[in-house]
Amino acid sequence: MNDKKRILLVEDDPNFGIILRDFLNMNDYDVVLAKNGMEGFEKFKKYDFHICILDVMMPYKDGFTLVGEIKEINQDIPIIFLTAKSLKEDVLKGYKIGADDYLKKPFDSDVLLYKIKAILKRNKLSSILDTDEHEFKFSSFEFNSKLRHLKFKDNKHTKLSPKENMLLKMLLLHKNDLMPRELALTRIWRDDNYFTSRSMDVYIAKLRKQLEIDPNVKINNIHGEGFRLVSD
Amino acid sequence: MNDKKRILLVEDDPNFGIILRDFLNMNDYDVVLAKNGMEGFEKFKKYDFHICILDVMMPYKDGFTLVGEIKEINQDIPIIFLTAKSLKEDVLKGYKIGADDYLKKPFDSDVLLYKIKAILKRNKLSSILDTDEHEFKFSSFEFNSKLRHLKFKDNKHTKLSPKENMLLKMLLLHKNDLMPRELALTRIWRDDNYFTSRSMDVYIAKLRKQLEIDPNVKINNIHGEGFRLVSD
DNA sequence: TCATATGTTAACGATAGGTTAAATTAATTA
DNA sequence: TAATTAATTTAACCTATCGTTAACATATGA
Repeated sequence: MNDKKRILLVEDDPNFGIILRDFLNMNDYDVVLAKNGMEGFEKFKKYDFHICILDVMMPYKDGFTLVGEIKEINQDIPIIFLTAKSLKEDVLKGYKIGADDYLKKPFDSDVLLYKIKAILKRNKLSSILDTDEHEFKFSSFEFNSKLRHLKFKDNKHTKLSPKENMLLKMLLLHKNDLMPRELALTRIWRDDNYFTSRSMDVYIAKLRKQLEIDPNVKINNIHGEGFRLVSD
Repeated sequence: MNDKKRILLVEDDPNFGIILRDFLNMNDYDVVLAKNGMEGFEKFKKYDFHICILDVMMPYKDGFTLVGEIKEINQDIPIIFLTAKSLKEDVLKGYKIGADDYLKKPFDSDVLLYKIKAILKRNKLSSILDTDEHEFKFSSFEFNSKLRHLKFKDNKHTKLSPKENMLLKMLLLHKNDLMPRELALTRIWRDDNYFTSRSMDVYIAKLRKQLEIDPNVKINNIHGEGFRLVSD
């Protein structure tokens, strides 16, 4: 139930990055470390984080640019900037772009921990109340991913299990398009191995059974790639 | 609806306090200035604020003590500390006690503005729950959460216990929608662990018993997520 | 054709929830 | 202040739900 919180840490100084990652690990966070903005964005798209800690000055893609891209995908994710410079314009730019906090290096690691806690706490309510997209319509189905309800025409709704629910949502987010295996595995199962993969296949079968009332909806396999929900 | 946000500013240095108040006023906030912790607490009880900005070092009652008292009344209100000293222990103490941010004097006023904005943005959603609504009608029930009265049709009303009352209110604020376990636990029980969770289940059972006279009202469980009161 | 990927079902263990009653704590009242 | 009552927590026992895994079947592509 109380999973560890996942942090994306983007820091180009490898020594500092690794030390900080280990420190956060020791304090019960799951940390993914990326060593530049490019890599940071790739990791961000691939996994699902609760908070991002970004260095401002990095080669290829600086922290500000990265935040812009991140916020396009998820505008609610909290951001903490780390920076060596403390120019007023930079600080303001950071806040303007949607940062939640700003730490000047060198900073005290305990302070960082508390800032993380404070921010996650603040964000907890809004994530609990989570107002975004839960309602999907496809063919003759109505699907509410918040209530985990699937309804066909005027039938009574069926209840979906959490995994069924997430998987269906993910398929629908890629409706008529490939939903890569890997994506569902890393997002829903948070691990990509033989067993999670088989587990996912079981859930695909369960979903197919739920959807078979409607001949216009199919979940097709794309061998070695993933699945595709075709509809409408 | 789009009222100005109200700030409680507690600052013992009168010159600085007035300047800061005026600055915030100019930036479209309603500010109440108190010149020490005592007065701050009086003002806090008297009015309703969106955010508190507190000096740490003050005569009579310091910022930490004041926060303790404030959080007893409203644990969700965001707090920003202002301080001249930047001792690590003080900063940590601030966060531990529930501060949302910490500004070291002298600070840049624009930075303060952005911090306020960032924090209010995060807290926006929680205001959904800060309703003073206390009369509810659902199906054949009338419920007054101020009096803790629940009435079915023309029957005499039943009196609910404080916890029953809060839980029912919370369910009704989310009528026909998910009321997350975590939300009730953090807001009513102020803690989220095995025992509070079981305690909540007991209260759900009590409420179900109260509501069972009416076949059109149900409290459904959404496994692992929370409860949903369906009605009307 | 053979290794690998996927389809499907069923069984099992783990955890969440339903409910009642006893035990504990808090609030009232004598 | 002691006695009484109300409110809440904890324990106990039971059921429902969920996810994983094993087992066996079929499909795919080199």
